[in-house]
Amino acid sequence: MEREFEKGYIKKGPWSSEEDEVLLEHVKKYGSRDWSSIRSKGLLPRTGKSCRLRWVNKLRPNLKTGCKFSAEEESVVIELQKQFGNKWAKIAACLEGRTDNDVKNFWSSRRKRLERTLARTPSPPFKQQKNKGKDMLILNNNQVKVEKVPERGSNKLEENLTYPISYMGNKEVFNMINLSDLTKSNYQNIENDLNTVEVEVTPLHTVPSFESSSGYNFPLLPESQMDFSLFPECQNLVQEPFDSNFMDMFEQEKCSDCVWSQKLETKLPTLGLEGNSQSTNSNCFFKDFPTEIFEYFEDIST
DNA sequence: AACGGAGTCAACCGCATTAAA
DNA sequence: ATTTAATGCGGTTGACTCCGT
Repeated sequence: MEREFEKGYIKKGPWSSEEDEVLLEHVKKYGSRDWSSIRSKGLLPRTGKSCRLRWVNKLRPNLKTGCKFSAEEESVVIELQKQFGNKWAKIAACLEGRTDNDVKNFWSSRRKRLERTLARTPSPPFKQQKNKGKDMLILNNNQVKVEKVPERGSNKLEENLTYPISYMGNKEVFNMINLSDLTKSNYQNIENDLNTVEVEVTPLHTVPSFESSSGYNFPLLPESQMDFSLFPECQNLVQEPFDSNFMDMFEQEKCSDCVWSQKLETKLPTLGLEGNSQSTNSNCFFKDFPTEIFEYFEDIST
């Protein structure tokens, strides 16, 4: 206890009610600022950062402490996360009585649940419907070949040209795009520089995926195996039946459940290409696939 | 009753940004 | 204009509780 009054001592860990009182008193007198002065005045052996955090997350008035996120709050978080990414403070600002920490905790436990759901039922991803995507081929050099793209307005991609892929999909829900949904409006600067063009797709037909902690977007289970009560926002997006034999396209033994689980453990599914352990992130799904994988897609669309 | 897995929550850390000197 | 301190934010961790076996 005497330690608390030693010079240079900084207390960490849980806050006592006495400390809370001191902090509240300070805020009452001086407002929610000058956090560092709490320590320099010898009021508490806590850093300014620690004091601010305690205030923001626990002592601030009108906080909804101890009550779970309502269904409405959940859908707001899901929607805003899709929109802004992991900008928890920004998202929390739209929810009365919730802190960025609350939102962050909500999201990460939701994500953990999602990852566990997948890990519990090892299952391969699924291939695109064979009758889909005939308008484009994904080539084995990270390029797409546009054979026919539906017209929307005056924008129409030239047919029988190849375009490089640098980015496809979006962060939250993504995969196995129905390529006929592409329009020129999704291509930016396509006339300018074919080497740097960004391909951005808003797929109408999607398969839910999750982003592992490594940032890798990974397809989820066929809907028959998914518990959509946990991920309601995914349910609407699944419009097509899945082909659960997708993995047959890859070498069976390397993609066994066992290996699949290992991939999850290592956070980096290599899809049977063990030597290739490049890192990847959610913004470059196809780009960071080993190029060999694209050979399989050629078959599908022909 | 003991144990382990899952879920929740509070608080820390490092880095980025902003404000003050 | 530069440096330093304070603040803000996102990622992570560990303690705790709950629940099923």
